[in-house]
Amino acid sequence: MAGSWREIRDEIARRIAAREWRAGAAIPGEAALAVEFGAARATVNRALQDLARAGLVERRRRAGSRVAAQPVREARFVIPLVRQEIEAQGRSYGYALLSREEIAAPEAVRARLGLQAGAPMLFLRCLHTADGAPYQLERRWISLDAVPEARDENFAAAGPNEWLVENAPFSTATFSFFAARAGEEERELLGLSEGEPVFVAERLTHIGDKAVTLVRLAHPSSHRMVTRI
Amino acid sequence: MAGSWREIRDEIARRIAAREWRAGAAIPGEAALAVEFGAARATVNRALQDLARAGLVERRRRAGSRVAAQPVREARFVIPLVRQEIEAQGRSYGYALLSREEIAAPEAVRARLGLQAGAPMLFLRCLHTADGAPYQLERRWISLDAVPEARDENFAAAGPNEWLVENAPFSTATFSFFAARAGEEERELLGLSEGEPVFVAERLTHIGDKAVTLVRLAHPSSHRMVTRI
DNA sequence: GAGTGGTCTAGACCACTCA
DNA sequence: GAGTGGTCTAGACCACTCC
Repeated sequence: MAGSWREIRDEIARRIAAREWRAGAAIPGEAALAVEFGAARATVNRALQDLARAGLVERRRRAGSRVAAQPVREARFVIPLVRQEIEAQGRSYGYALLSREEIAAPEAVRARLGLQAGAPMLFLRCLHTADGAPYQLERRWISLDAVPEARDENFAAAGPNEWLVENAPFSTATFSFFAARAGEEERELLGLSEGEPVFVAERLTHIGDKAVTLVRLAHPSSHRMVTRI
Repeated sequence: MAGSWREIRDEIARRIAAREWRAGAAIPGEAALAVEFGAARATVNRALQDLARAGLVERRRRAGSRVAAQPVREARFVIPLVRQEIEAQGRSYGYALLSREEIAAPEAVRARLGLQAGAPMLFLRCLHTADGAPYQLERRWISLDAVPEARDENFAAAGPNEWLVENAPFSTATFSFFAARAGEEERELLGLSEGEPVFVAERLTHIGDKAVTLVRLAHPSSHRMVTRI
């Protein structure tokens, strides 16, 4: 009889886990569940929407809800600022700007950002450290068409990411994670030996349909990206 | 006055992006927004909850809602079955079981699953291919205490993951992604040359507080894990 | 104590999709 | 056409937190 949507959600999840409701099978309609749980339909609706978001059930108008045949579970990663990521581990964060240049972007970068040839860009190289040890090497391109104010920033004291989140909120971002051989620069700056890989996170950010920034974040192979669902 | 919660959400997101409402600043209360948008408070509530989930606003009772000072954006990754992942790319999926053994787990594995010494486990090695090319090497440990039915499965025709999602629904999973040097077995089976890294996804799965399975999925370094937010 | 968000209800209408 | 989920409303009460 408990009428909280979380309790209803958990009870339905329990029935699915206990296989009282089999994979692919239909679930009673919202109206029927509302009667069973002694709740309003809107409450049952909320519970089911949450389960659908989690991938446990599939819902279609007219067809009703079913237990997902092959639950597409999804993992959620929080994308914190490096500073927060490091300080959350109780380590001390350090930042160094290695270089700052205003130059025409290489063709590959220009194309990925969808910019005209010769579009003005800012190129930054930064090193982020944890307890003094190299943690992340950042190579960043910023479109000065999209964020002209970046021209007046020297980024000496704080990383471009912290400045960007406050000064150029983005609407969409594309993340890409992969493993790569460490390049010479990465070996040197991250203190890696020959043949060691790096874990790379790339992020391409847009505001509306205007590209703002492309960044490549390289970590030593001891880095772990972890999440729980 | 458009009364859809998505429209209200998008309008609020626009004001934040346009910096009409500054980072850290307070947002009008739900009641006020409901009047402004000509909607019910529940509708505004839904819009704001969605923005809070996305990390754009922070909400606290009594204190009200504010624009997040440092938006903690989160990325969501869908964790599909390998088969679906490959077929979604329009490529043809192939599977081969390389080995299947029922043995005592090595200490490192046993400890991570929190099992007693000598607990019975199943160890599988599988290769997943896309258009005939090696795509993923799977090394999997299954706790036979948690899933005794796995003893009767030979896993010759389909991978253990497909069998497990249908036969051992899990409650929680911990994912871990990192880059590693390819081991000899990985080089050979994934067709890599000396010094090439692999992209590794590890997953540890529990049902309740009982460990079910630990799996290490290694991809060639050409693999990209991509997501959009 | 008081103000804000969190949630529930009952009812209604709509949108989509299947037969 | 009809049945199901999607959403909105108006009103209410509760829970939490700040003063």
